[in-house]
Amino acid sequence: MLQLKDLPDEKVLRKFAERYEDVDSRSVTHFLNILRIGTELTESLDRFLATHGLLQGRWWVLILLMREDNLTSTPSELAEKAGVTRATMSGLINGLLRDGLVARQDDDQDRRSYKIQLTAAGQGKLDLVMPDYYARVKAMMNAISVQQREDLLKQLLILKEQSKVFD
Amino acid sequence: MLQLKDLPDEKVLRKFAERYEDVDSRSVTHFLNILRIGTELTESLDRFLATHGLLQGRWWVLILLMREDNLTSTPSELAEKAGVTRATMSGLINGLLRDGLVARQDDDQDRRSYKIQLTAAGQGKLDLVMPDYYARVKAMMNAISVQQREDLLKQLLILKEQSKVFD
DNA sequence: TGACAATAGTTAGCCAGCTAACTATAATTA
DNA sequence: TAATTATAGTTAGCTGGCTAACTATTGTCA
Repeated sequence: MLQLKDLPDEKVLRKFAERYEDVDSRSVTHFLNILRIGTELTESLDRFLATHGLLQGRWWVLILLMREDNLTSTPSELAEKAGVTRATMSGLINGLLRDGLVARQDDDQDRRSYKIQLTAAGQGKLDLVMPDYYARVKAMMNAISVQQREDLLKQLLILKEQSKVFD
Repeated sequence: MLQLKDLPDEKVLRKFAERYEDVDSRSVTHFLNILRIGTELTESLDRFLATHGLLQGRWWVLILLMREDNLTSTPSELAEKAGVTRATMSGLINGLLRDGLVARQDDDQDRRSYKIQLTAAGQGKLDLVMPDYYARVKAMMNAISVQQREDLLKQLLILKEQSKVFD
């Protein structure tokens, strides 16, 4: 992602403002900083998950499976719930199968399809990761009050709504 | 990224809370929502750039080149300023070379290295994209006041600082 | 000077996203 | 029932991140 370490200096700002007249450099700076911090928060989570040998995509699949009563779902359902394409889910499932965190069971009702089930190893991985994850999220979010968090989210939601100006 | 369309229902929350005792579900929800909105804002920008045949990585390289007095830099410098590895910059540069947006000039002082220069086509692409980009960012950010934006950034920065709890 | 260390860039292979094209199977409908 | 359409999953090839290992060249210093 964009590296805001390298903020434009005066000379650069003038150069861009000359060429592109209507630059509101304050709004651009705000926008880029918001994007950057969002990315950094995601990267923090990724680094944490990596210490447990997981990455966001696979971790989320395990969580989706744990939500199910029988710890079981299908690739299509998982793709839909994770918000990725079926092609991407194919790759995620393959990785998890290789690591033994999920198992595959053929569906004898529908031979196009199959079921994916969280294995004991997969559940064990979550049992290691999740308490740690919850504790850290709690510690992090407690840095600001609940009221402040809700204000923060409110403003972010407004921006998200407005982001349709990019369409 | 995580799909918060699929927020856990009551039953699921109870299941997770039973297994993992110390869950502060409010802070988790807040955290995930912040991550999600950050991702969505980035995706908005990506979709906008895509309409101009660009993606974030390549667009940023063009901007970095335009910042330079002679519109010229080296792969290493660009990698450093863009905050990616030299390997990644190799790929970005190859794409831009293929599209004719940058050109390559051998360095006769140092035969390991070469210079990358923004071409007229590259500058032309920026001249199309940037005014549009600036106008949209301005429209978007004007949805909330400058004061609110600065409060927002302040809170986000606190969270970013705190995100070291994940290390 | 000659060996070693540092630097510039590339390549291979991994992750994870995408689209488009494909196979196999199921479901619908003429 | 037979043909068509829809669905489930995979594959290939693109983007753009990464690390690790590699080549080529330059710089240093014994």
